[in-house]
Amino acid sequence: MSKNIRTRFAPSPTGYMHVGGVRTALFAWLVARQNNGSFVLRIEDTDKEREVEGSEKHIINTLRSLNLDYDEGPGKEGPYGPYRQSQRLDIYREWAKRLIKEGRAYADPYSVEELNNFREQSKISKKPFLFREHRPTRPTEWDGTQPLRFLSEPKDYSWHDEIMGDLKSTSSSVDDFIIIKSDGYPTYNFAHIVDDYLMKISHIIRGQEFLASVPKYLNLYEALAIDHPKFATVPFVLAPDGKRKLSKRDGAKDVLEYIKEGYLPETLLNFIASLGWNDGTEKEIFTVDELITKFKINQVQKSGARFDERRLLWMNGYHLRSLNLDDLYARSINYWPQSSHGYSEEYKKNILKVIQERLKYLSEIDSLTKFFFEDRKVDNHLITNDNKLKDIPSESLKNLLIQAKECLDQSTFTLEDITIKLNDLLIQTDQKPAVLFSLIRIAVTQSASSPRLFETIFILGKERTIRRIDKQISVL
RNA sequence: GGCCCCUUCGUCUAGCGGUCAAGGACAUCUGGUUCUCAUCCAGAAAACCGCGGGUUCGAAUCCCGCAGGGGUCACCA
Repeated sequence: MSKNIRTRFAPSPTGYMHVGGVRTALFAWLVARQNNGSFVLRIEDTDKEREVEGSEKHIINTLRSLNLDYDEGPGKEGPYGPYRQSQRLDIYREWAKRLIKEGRAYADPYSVEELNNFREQSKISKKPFLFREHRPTRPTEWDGTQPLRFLSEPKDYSWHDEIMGDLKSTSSSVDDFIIIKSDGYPTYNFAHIVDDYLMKISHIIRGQEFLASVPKYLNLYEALAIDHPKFATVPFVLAPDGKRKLSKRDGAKDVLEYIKEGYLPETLLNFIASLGWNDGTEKEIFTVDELITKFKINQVQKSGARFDERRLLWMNGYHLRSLNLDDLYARSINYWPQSSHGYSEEYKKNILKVIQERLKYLSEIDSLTKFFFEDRKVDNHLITNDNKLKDIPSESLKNLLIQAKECLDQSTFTLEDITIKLNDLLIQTDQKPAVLFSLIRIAVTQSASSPRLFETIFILGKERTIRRIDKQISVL
């Protein structure tokens, strides 16, 4: 049913990936997967100046962490490689020569200064800069040391965009542009067109920043006598503060950081997809499989979406809560406190069971579970800061704890028995749960909040519990 | 400045001529779950659908202006 759907994600290795970049990658991946097609990763490393060491690896790591697997790309050669543009220089040169031969490309004779001069003049006269108004009359033969320019044939265009709908432009949007730089590398404007064609890409799914250039590309496709893939222009993701496009310059976060903090890949994909897309129902939570079957590229919102981290946080908690215990445990491995070393899987799983509902991201495990592994120093502020406890004389508190200790000492320490014993103590001492249980909680966890007290004590075990109550008593 | 894109609660959005005196979710607030935090449940508040015209019996939905926002006009992608 699918007619060889092939999509690609084509980042330049200039750093990490933020939410906006991941979104275009995700959409492209979804289109490929839902059509049983191929998802191609192509590294657009044609700008040596901006290239950042290690970013290709970083980008691949990010995709891998999100389970956005690619079928062809660096490290996964396919029939249309190589998949790094720097390794395809011969190909671009060959295609460029074709254009020269047909009189559709010429050597750019100007220096950078001269060019800037032209631009400044345009600016002064408040007109857009068009290079074609400065075309050399007798271009010299291209010797590879000058930039090579595409000779455009300006005209009006109308085309369809899967997301933006029907678009049109006038001839003023078509201009001569550089296709091969003087360093021998092609520009994006040229390389991506050649590559998408040779790699049989069916859908170009890319960010909005390229929308204004489409007419130029259309002109180039014509000159090359090739069909263009379908276009799908994804609107920007906006920074949380407002109207700006999310960008690295403004400190957009590396998505790999979210992963490290313990945001689940399925959360990130669900959340990022929901930035501009939903299935038309009131459904908010989608599994990855549901995303694949339900996603429709032409349902994507045309306007930019703001990135709201609070919603991401909620969604992660939701996905975390819906994990089964074994799965949660498997994912928790790297997030336990140092002091947990040596403790059994069973013990940790028991802990996970009781903290799962309050977990928002995995790196919270450390602070949420520390007291299960280490006896902490008694902190008197916990009592003085507690509204219900602060006015009770410490002699009384001490007494309560002594009684608590005794009754727990007599317990068989099953969860049931702990529950019974502590509830009895409530009656015996005629205390409010808020008083007695808070007090015991503080003694046992050295923390103002914890999972349900009975379960916490049960997990901790008799010895540790008694020891900690003793310690609290000794300072009262 | 030219060209292009966008415009529904604070935020993400539903909505494709009548069932919308605009629905859901996050965030916020209130109450409940005979212990905290969290979860969960119930509820509240929150958008005169950017503005102005038109078309129509009827418009958030169609058309035209305008305004605001964004993008682009690189030997960057």
